[in-house]
Amino acid sequence: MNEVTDALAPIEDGQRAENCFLFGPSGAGKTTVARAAVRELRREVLDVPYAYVNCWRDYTRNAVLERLSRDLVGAAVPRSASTSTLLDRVHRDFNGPGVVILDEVDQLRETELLYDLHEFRGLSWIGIANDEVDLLADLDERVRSRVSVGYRVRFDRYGEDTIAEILERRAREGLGPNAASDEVFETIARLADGDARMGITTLRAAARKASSEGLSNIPRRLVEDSISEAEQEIARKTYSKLNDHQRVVVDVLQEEGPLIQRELHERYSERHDDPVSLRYFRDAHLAKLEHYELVETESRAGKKLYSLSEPASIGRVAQP
DNA sequence: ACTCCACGGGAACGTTTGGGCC
DNA sequence: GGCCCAAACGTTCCCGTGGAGT
Repeated sequence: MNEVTDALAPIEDGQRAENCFLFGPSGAGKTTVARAAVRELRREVLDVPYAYVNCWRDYTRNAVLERLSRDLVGAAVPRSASTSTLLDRVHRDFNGPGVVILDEVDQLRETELLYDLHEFRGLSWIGIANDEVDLLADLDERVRSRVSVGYRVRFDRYGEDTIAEILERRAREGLGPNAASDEVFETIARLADGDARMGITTLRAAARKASSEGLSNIPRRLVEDSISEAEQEIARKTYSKLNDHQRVVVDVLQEEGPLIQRELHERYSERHDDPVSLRYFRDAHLAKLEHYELVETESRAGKKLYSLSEPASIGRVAQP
């Protein structure tokens, strides 16, 4: 948090901030930190223009620029505005300094965008990704030397004690001072295995159970059940975000177990009334399912087996 | 050597939509 | 209002590479 704040500090003097790059496993709080740092900055310097872009959803240069045009300079633009139009608009109307959060920046297909950002006077960015990727690798040599990443911040999974602390504070604020014992928080933290979201969801499930039993605090014995309920809840939520193609894939894997890519595509094609080609299937659907950690792959003997990840199958079974 | 498979680059096509232009 | 063009985007088709089994 301090490093990101440092990176943004020049904005308080009206200067362009340093670009920075946050990486680490999911559930480690990268997005939360980025947003909090920007929120803090906006408390110091009122109305610093900023934008949040999820590059998984908006992965083209055009889509990102459209978002910037809307959120950075408040100019609503028609959907199919050309890239050059958008570029011109932001150039004309944006008065730096300002900052944009590029979440899941490794999903960006057109990395020239980073150069576009550099060209906007006073604009800097915070990039977020799972792995430490070389964002600038694709850029032209001359361009690369000008676009710099001043800060690289590595995030690790939360430790058990940190999660226990988070849970304790949440419980105190949300449920009251004696909602559960330290032992309960510690147990949940251990079972959540470094994933804060899992821990919090479990706490919520446990509180729900306790309250439906008429209890005013959470007993230790409810924890195990709450973990699996939390897994289901998360898997269900993820499943509901999928489109019909991806749901068919999950259903197929649920019923027919591990399959190689080509077989998986064949089964899917049989069940979906408007299946896409194998080539597109790979990029648009399989990649997404892997990204959401709904499907796992295992390479063995030159083949690659696709199967449902454990929580996903639990959640799927629980589907109405 | 041959075959099967995963992977990904890239050209091309079809549809949609806004922006002129008459 | 009608017509046409350009741009973006989802999608398909084709192809080369490279790993691994037989």
